[in-house]
Amino acid sequence: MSNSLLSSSENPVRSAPVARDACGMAVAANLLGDRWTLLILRETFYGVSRFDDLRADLDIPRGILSARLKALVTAGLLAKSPYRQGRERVRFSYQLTAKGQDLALTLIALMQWGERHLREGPSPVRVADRRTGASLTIALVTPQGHAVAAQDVEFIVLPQS
Amino acid sequence: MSNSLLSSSENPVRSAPVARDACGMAVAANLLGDRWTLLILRETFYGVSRFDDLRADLDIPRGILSARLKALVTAGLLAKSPYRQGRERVRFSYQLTAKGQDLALTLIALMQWGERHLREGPSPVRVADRRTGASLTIALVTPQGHAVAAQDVEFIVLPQS
DNA sequence: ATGCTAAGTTCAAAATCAATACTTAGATTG
DNA sequence: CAATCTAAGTATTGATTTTGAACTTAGCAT
Repeated sequence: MSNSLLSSSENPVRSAPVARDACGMAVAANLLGDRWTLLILRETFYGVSRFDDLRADLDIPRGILSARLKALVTAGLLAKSPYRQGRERVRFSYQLTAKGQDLALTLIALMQWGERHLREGPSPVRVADRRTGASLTIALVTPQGHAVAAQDVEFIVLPQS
Repeated sequence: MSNSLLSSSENPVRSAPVARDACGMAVAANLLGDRWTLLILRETFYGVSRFDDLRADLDIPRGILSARLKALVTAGLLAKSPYRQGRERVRFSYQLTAKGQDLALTLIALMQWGERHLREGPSPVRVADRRTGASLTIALVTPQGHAVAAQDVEFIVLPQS
């Protein structure tokens, strides 16, 4: 994959060709880029949804968790809803919205990168095709669903209007 | 895609089924999860490599940039190397290593999510098949390179040894 | 010799985070 | 009915981190 978008680079790239405000990656990094947010989302992907469960599992200060959950609800990644288990009292759960669930591919990409480069030994999680059991990996695919090899991938920065 | 790994969930999941130390996603989130690191990596993907270019482009305090670059070099995502342009003086550039370049899929996944959910209007970047020009998107694929639909994707948490 | 620039380091002030204690509102117990 | 328990927070205070600005260093140019 041509990683430097600006191609040949006989002389160095002095600035990113896409403004930060105009780049989905930068805007997303802005929203998710802090010490806890990705870890909170990981928990919610695993199905952990209650304030105190998140707090205990992550060992995160209550104030910080409270602030991050508020931000994620405001951003529309999580929805806070009352719920009742059996005849216990009403509690609140933070569930991924469709927008939050759509981050799954990103988190799986991150997970697979982490497994490849940051951890040793076999991964404790397998992502598989439910029908065949085949292991699945993240890739770039055509609209027809065919993976394209890294060296055939090209970035094109469109002229900004 | 079954987002709650622990499936059926008539009663709530109280803790993540994979310890943080044992999860590539959590380890990676630990490394990349702060206000600047993802943005710095974005710049390096675009080919911006010099300290002062990064500083100016990101508007990041020098001390922070220095610390983050050190951490990324230590982690093996960036390599610092002297370089000389023309007969100018020797400078330093921070280039992605193979390990860093391998984060491309993750960053593209993040970018495409950001474009879908955080920005309006057309994306300023297209990811395309060099041979056919077709637009490419992130997906989970079988070892044969065939994309699998979200509802056919299954997470399996292996028993920890 | 003087100045200029890239690539940092240093330091004080401001912002953020962490730890602990406190609050609130239902449900449960005595 | 009063006291207690717990989930889900808020408040407060000290520690840490970040920011902004000035300073440093080394190589090259004038």
